[in-house]
Amino acid sequence: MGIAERKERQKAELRDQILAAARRIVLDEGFASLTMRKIADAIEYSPGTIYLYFESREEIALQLCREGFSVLLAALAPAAAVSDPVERLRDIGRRYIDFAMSEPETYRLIFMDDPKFMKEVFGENGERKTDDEPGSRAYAFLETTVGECIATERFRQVDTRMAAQLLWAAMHGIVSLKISCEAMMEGDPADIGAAMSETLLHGFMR
Amino acid sequence: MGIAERKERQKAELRDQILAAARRIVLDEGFASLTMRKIADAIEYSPGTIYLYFESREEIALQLCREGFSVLLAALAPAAAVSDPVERLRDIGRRYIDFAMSEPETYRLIFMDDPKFMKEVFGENGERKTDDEPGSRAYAFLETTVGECIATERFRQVDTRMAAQLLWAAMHGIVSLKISCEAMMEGDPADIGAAMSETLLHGFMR
DNA sequence: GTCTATAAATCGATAGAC
DNA sequence: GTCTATCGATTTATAGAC
Repeated sequence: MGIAERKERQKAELRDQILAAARRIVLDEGFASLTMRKIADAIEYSPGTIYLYFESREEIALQLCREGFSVLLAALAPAAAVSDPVERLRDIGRRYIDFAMSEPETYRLIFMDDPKFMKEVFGENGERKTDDEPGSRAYAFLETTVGECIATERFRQVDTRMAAQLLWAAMHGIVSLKISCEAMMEGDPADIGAAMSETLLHGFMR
Repeated sequence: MGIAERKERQKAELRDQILAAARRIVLDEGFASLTMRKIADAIEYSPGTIYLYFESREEIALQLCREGFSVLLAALAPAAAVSDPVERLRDIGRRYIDFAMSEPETYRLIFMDDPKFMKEVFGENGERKTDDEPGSRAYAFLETTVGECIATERFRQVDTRMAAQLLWAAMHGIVSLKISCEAMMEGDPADIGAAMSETLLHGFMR
């Protein structure tokens, strides 16, 4: 509650403004269009000022990725309320596709652009980041649900990790093709996602 | 076989050299690193010369996409020798993943970078390019095989187009995550692809 | 803390000499 | 047809005045 604290607060505020502006630009025009100058224009500061809050453009991009994963995790979270694990898997799929199609450029930044960002946020070479990271938690949520499905014995004896990977990859395939290659995915991604869920679930079941 | 023809030939040769150099660069460093200067260095001509053979960098990228699709089509083609349609689907999946993982940067250029390229080569908004385009032919090959599977009555009565889309999207999901997000796909993409094929096929079957 | 000004390094594409 | 030279625009990032 002193002067130092106020300064802290103000500093954090401008940092947030910078991130918000950057998010807006990525959302609207994609990551390739994210430049320090555009951010500076948006927040009505000079470009140089941004460097007092972020070391580089890359650090901003990294932070956007982290936040993107948080938003994804938050988007998936309500599925936890679905008690039946198989039904919950369907719900997760729906929510995943919803998220991707509502923020395609954020999705692209995280999952389709430079592998560097993903590595930093999710981990690499099998050794993932701490389980606290939103990315790890989102994946863990999926894997746990798959485990529950297997435990109910409605699924065949499939490998939990493999099954979770297949589900994630399949959903990712739909939205990423829809994003970068629209002509190849005909129809509403929600419908395609539903069909994918049904087919995979049917494939996993006894 | 006159002087004019020799000039034609030589012109085509340098054009091919330019494309070959560009392909090499994309293969090694990715599309973002493809610059006119790098191409010029590689072919040992000045940057300006390239513009006598190609209108712009974009035209070169477009041509690389077209060739990429041709390579993909050629990679899938041997699967036609497999008589059993279900087994042929498995083979197509294997070959698709082989192609993507052997030329990840080409794959990225076609399927994961700028949607513009894909549009130009594959078509957009449902209305696809002429059926002669390698992209269309690759997709048609898959769809035809799916149709044959349904005709054998070993598949449930699923929509042919939808089933083909699911298969493509699922395989694309695996390789594209492996390319831009390696930590999320643990294990050999060939193994994951095999598991995906089995699960989807099982899901499609009665 | 913020700004102005600018460095330093790209890049795509072009003009004009030869 | 090719090269040299360069335009013009862009970028990230920094230096120094205030």
